[in-house]
Amino acid sequence: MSKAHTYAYPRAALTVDCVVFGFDTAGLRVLLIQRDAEPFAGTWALPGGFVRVDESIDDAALRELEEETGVKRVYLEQLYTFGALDRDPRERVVSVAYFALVKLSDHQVRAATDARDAAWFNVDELPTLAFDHDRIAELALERLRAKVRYRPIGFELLPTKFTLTDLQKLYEVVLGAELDKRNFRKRVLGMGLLQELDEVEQDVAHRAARLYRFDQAKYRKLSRDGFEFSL
Amino acid sequence: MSKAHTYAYPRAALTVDCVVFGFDTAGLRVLLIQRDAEPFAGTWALPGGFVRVDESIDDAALRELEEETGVKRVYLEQLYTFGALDRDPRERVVSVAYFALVKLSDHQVRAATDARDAAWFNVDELPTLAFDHDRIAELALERLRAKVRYRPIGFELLPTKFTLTDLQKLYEVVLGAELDKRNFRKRVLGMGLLQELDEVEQDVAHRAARLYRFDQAKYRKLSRDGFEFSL
DNA sequence: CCAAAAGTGTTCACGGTACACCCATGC
DNA sequence: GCATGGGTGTACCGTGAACACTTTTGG
Repeated sequence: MSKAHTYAYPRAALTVDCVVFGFDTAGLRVLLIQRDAEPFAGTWALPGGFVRVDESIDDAALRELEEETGVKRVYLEQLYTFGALDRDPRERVVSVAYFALVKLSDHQVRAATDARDAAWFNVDELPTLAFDHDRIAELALERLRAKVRYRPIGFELLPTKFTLTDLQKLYEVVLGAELDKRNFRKRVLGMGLLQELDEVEQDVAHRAARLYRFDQAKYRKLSRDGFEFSL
Repeated sequence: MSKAHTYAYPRAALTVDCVVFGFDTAGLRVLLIQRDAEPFAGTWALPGGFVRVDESIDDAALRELEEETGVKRVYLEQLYTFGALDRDPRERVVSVAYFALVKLSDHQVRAATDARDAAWFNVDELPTLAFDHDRIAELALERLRAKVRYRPIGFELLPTKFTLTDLQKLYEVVLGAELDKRNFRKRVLGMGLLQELDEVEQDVAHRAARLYRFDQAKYRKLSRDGFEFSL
């Protein structure tokens, strides 16, 4: 049991909420958990929870993500802070929203430890969410769509080794548009940020595609010299 | 006097801090206030203060801005939330940072009401700031520089009526680069978002330049149809 | 008439886009 | 040998960049 804590003025509670994106053959997906406590018991919601007074907000997001979904090494970025008065019916709660990108194929995302149900939903088939989580998810998607064009964050959604077709599919799904194969490959290889590996994909019933790896070190080097990623 | 408020777990204090930008012949400037209380008494800092439990974060930012600087109708946008453990030496304080753009020429920005000194500083001659406000100001400047290219927010820094040379100067200062006069005018007029007025500037010792106004309504209309501002 | 800034078009290079066929592999 | 996706080059067009002189006005 914790002892009580007293302040001269009332204080808002502080939480984090995470919009976790994954990508596989079914498309772009978001990880949701089903609430078992009121309010909104039984409703789907974003993973998240209270920020402890002795941890940074970023740490809180990472901790909640691991506790509720088991994902550990992910791309994590602060999204926006939601502080409307009535966003939680119980009391004043301010929530710092994050968006996260995980490699579905590498990590096995396990269900929550605390018996709450966790599941992946296709981004354009999301159920109605608890609190203002619909708006949060919408904003995260907007940000992802915008940022994927000018920062190499799409690679965070793919396995370490991927084919150019994988990469193109990812961009097509995220941007919601078909892309020309030849132009896409020209541009993406022209940047010089992909390492061509001496490996090809396995177990396919047709010609196997070459595997590539994103060259993070080279990207950082080029960035310092003013290079701007763009797709 | 306020009565005490008690919670089962310790809670962080919640504040807002505002990076207020202005523009005039001297260049791009930031509004700072001099602290008179500890910690950092005498040091320059961003205007800001505590978020009340019965107001939204946005409202808190607007209120603090008006209380400390007198500015009322401004462009205000949430920037980032800072929540490192040691950012305030007294106790855990989480701060939601905003950036604001004001029309220096229209509004008269008065000094603070509460006897604290307020002053405009050139962006590249900022003093060392209290807390982590240096980083906040730096992030705000980064955001402004990036956003001015793809959203028409530069106009928030100019008087309602301005010349094309004013606009060009603004972009040159914000982007830190010289621009070609003919190309700039071609692009900016080509977007069709400027209303040419039947007025010219007054009291100049040479040929008077034509005045223009940004057509907000037209911009919103075009935006809905997928138009993207770009300069 | 001089100083100061306003205003105005054209040319060129590069990057983005459109577009179709042959190749390798597994079954 | 056939089905499936892998892999490749060129031509055209439009946008962005470079660039200099005449006009207007006030003092």
